[in-house]
Amino acid sequence: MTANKSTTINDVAAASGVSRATVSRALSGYGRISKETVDHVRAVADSLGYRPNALAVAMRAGKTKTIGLVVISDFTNAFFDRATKSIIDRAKELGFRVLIQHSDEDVAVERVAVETMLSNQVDGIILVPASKTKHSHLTPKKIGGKPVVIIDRRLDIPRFTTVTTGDEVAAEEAVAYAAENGHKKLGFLIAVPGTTGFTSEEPEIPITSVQERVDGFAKGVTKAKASALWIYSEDKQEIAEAAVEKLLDSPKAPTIIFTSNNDMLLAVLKVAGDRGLTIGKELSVVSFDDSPWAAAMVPGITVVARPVEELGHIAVTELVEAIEGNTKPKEIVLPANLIKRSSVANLLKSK
Amino acid sequence: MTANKSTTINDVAAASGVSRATVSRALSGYGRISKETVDHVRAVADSLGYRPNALAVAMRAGKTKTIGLVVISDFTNAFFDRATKSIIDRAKELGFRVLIQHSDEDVAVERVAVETMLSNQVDGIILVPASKTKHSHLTPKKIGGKPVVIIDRRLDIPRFTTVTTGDEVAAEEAVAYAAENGHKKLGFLIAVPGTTGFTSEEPEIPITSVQERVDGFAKGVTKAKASALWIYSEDKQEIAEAAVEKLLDSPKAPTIIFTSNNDMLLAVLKVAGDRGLTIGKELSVVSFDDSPWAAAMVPGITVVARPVEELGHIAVTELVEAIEGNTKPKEIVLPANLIKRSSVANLLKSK
DNA sequence: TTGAAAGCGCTAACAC
DNA sequence: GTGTTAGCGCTTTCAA
Repeated sequence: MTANKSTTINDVAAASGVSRATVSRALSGYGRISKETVDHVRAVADSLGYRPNALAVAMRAGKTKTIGLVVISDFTNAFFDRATKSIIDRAKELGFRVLIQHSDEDVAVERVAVETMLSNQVDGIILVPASKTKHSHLTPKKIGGKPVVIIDRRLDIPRFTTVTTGDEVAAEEAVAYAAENGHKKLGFLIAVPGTTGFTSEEPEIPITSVQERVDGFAKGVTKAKASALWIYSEDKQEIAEAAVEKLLDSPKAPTIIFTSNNDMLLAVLKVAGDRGLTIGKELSVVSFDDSPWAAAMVPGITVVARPVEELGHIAVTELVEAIEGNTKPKEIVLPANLIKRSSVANLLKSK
Repeated sequence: MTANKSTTINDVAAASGVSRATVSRALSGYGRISKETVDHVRAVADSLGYRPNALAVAMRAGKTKTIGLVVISDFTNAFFDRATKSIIDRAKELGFRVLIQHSDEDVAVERVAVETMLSNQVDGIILVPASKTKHSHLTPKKIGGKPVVIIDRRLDIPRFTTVTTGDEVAAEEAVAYAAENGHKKLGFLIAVPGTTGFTSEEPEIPITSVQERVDGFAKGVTKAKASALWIYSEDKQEIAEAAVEKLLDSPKAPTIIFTSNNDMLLAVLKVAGDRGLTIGKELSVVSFDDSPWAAAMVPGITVVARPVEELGHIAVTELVEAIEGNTKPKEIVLPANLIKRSSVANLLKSK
């Protein structure tokens, strides 16, 4: 329990009978210094259990080798948990630590999170912005000129490097696939942060990736000359389930429901289960974002899979590049692709 | 692009015509200082966008208000993602930040992670240890007397406060429940880190919570006078699937399979799906750890649910208490409970 | 009520 | 090849 203060460079210097500067040189291996001194100092440092104080180093160097990650919601989300992991892993490869905060899709929280990051002197920030329009906390002055990489969605200004996925095209493809299977009445259950309850009137969608999915879906529907029902829901299980009920009770009830994320998918599965509708037979479903359970379930869920790990990897790489050199903002779009499993019934064959 | 160095207390002092000391007093609100000076300095600080350098504060204060969290594997795990979130949330409430590293169930990685934490001067550490026996990196000297809270599992030494769940009892209960439903041939698919491939010989189990599940299961089987097959697998989808195949092809093939975590559950679902076995009918399953998808699936999966959020909450509370005062190590065990859904067939009724 | 100065642990320019 | 010294940004005695 002797909470001995950790050993500092001074202790090592004293114990090895040289100056602090020499210790520093020996340990960091720079400057002119005799091999014997190096060996001696290192031995002493080891025996003392010396560990450099990263704070002091950072303070001296003016950089922390730390990346701030501000992610919406939590790790319960099948997309962000994987993104977070890949970001941490890639950061580690490049010698960076990651400080994580989540914004819960709330701009006010995001603002504080960014503040916290900056006050902790992160070298750069990776951000999943809660809103495409509300970014007054991201002016160059506010962020002290620190590099920022935006992922998953876009801001309505092109100031930062952005890494997103081609969801519009993928959504359109997914609809085409549904049409090929004979689906003429489609539904789309869309989680929209900021919405209360659910509605079929299109609300403000503050997230560009969601907007893209909606747009791609709409295009696909038009091309396929199909009919469609849109329903925008709060991202909450019970609400989403009620929304699904409404969808299924509608006179133009869809034979297939698209869901904008995994939470919404779960709502569909739940309601279908309660009603005794077999997925892939009486009701079809396609979701955005793959997950281990969507793949392992029976039936396997057809999804628009996005290259999450790659996205995280690239985001870190770009950010570190921006931290270390000077780079221009880029727009990087990775392809999303449809993984066909068994959750879409073939209506043509069965008739 | 003008990467202006962020404004320091010196800038504020200069701009408001007072000394650094006065600025510090005004901003932190301590000591004797006139109200006007306070207002003036605050106004200037605001207009300059001054933000205290957390590094410098931490260095001066000798504490960082940061907790280090070393978690195994990643956030893909239904247990650790929720634990992580609850830890971050609770830490925030108490004014602490969280630095996260994962060990991938590898003691060597864990060791480095702890080093990193300490070199970043975290005030305390929450750890999910990869091994109950290998903790030479956790001696009081090595961790500089910093408080550590162990979660989810135990070490074989009682040095630290530990927050776990009562898995043995819960496992036994779960078996009893299976027996009540007429299951006489049980299987248990257990993920064991460090194992390669799969085996039915009990290997060294370095994780106490897993050991408890195995023990509880065994007790339950004995009590129920049932027969059982154990299979220990690498925590890898394909391997686990092969293990399930083996289990099902055995002459004493179980009617119900217990799985030690969600990944293993997925393997069972996959194989069952491939073989056309309906869960909750031809094959029953019970898993450890609840998840949104296990609840929403059809059939709903019967699980031993552990109070994850509570566990995280308590771990942080205990750690912060230890950081701020001096507390003695405690052993906290939270109850796990069986959530009955539809994945366990009633063999008595159907006959 | 305010300012001057020291020092947290570290590194690097500059002496010797 | 090694030591001295200054200073990163901050808070807090101690003096005034």
